[in-house]
Amino acid sequence: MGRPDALAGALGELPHFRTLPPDLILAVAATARPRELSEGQVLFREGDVAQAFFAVRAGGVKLYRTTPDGREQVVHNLRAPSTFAEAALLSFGRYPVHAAATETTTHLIEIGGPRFLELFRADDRLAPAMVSSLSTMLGSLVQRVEELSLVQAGSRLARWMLRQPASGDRQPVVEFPLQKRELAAHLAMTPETLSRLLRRWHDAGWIESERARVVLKEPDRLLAVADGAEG
Amino acid sequence: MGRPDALAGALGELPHFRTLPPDLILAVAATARPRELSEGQVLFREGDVAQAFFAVRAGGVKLYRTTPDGREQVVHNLRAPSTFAEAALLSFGRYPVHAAATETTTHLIEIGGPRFLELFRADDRLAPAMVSSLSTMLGSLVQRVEELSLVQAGSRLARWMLRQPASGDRQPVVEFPLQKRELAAHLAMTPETLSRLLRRWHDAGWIESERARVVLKEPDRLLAVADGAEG
DNA sequence: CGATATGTTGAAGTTAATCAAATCTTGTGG
DNA sequence: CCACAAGATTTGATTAACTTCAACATATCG
Repeated sequence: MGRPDALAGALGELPHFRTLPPDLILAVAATARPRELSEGQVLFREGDVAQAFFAVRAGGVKLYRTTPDGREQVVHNLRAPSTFAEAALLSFGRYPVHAAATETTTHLIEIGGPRFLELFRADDRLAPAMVSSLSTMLGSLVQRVEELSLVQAGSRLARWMLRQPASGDRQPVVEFPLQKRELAAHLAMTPETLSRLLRRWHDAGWIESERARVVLKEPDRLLAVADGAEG
Repeated sequence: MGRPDALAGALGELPHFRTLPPDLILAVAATARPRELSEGQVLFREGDVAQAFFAVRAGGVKLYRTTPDGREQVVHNLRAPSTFAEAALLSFGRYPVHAAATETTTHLIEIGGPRFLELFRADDRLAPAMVSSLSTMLGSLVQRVEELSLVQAGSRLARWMLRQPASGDRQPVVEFPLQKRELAAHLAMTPETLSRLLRRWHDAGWIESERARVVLKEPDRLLAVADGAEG
């Protein structure tokens, strides 16, 4: 059976499962199956009974709610390698948010079902991995709360950019993993505001921006803006 | 020994420990000790090595960061019964935020130390309780992100008020568990804006507000505001 | 009862949302 | 490969919301 082995390999790449013994990873893989999503495709909806949690192998996923007037609030954006919806499966019983793919080719692993829950109860070595997964999600939500607590739009954007993985040290290069539309939603601002901020900083010579690629020419300035200086 | 028994009783009142067998609760209690804090007293600081997590028995605790210019960002406010800092102890190793009491008489239980970690490793029945604790914290942070994603200050306040535990059904009565100063910080607005919002809704006859006690006379209006209507 | 901190109110200035339109991209069919 | 349609991004003008600063009122605590 090549399937489970391939899945086991993929699971082994996840930070929280890396440390698990091979036999356990195989056992988990036996409860898993791959899922392929196209951009915008909905994985689950708020209120659905949670029967699995998910790992992101490639692409991206957003977790969001929709307000009565149809606007969507992005709770979290995820990219590989990461997992989500553990708490829904293990504690809540239902998904508290919607989930949808944000990229054309999004590969997930669905882990769950009765067999997983059985395994979780039976094999004690699994719980620490789930604790670790939950902790990671918790940590990123704490950062997200901090981010959103910043009153000024410029501060939120600057902070977000500085936290992105970047190549280059003195002049980090950041690649937007999201459309600007989605990034704006993530940062609780309008696309117009996002555009104007980038323009302003470009004109000031602080960044060099082309498409989804931004060179931070003066990271120190941005740091100051993130900390509340006017930008 | 009355001490551990008293602590065990207190632990048994926590939602996540309620279901644990008595002998395990006693074992956990043996790793715990009570902590009393006065208002404003700091429990731990960001970056401290995490040697314990905590349960709130009475009073209140805020988790927060401080920005370089000295302002504090409240990540979360907690009241009894709840627990916090599990992830710091079990995963991060350090506290990612500051913690301080927000009420004059704040009673906590400190649970941790080498003996707790040993117990956590040795007794498999403990992990599910920790998963459950983490999930709860995660759920409230998701709500917090949603709350903060709302662009309008009025929406944030309305939503917050509607989520508070309230007595009375048609006309819920909400008691502010925080000073207005702290509440404003929690909602990422200035105290002035908070004051003006309450004034406006009072004048419109939607609420009746005296001190820390607010009667929601027209919850439907507030619900509309929370959903983006102008208020 | 006075001192200090907390909450309220007013006026002015700034920021960012909204509305509207132009420009640039991207994907598709011819 | 090009032209076109649909969607995304940018830009401009306007408006509304919120912060800031300052002064005043009210609570709280010794």
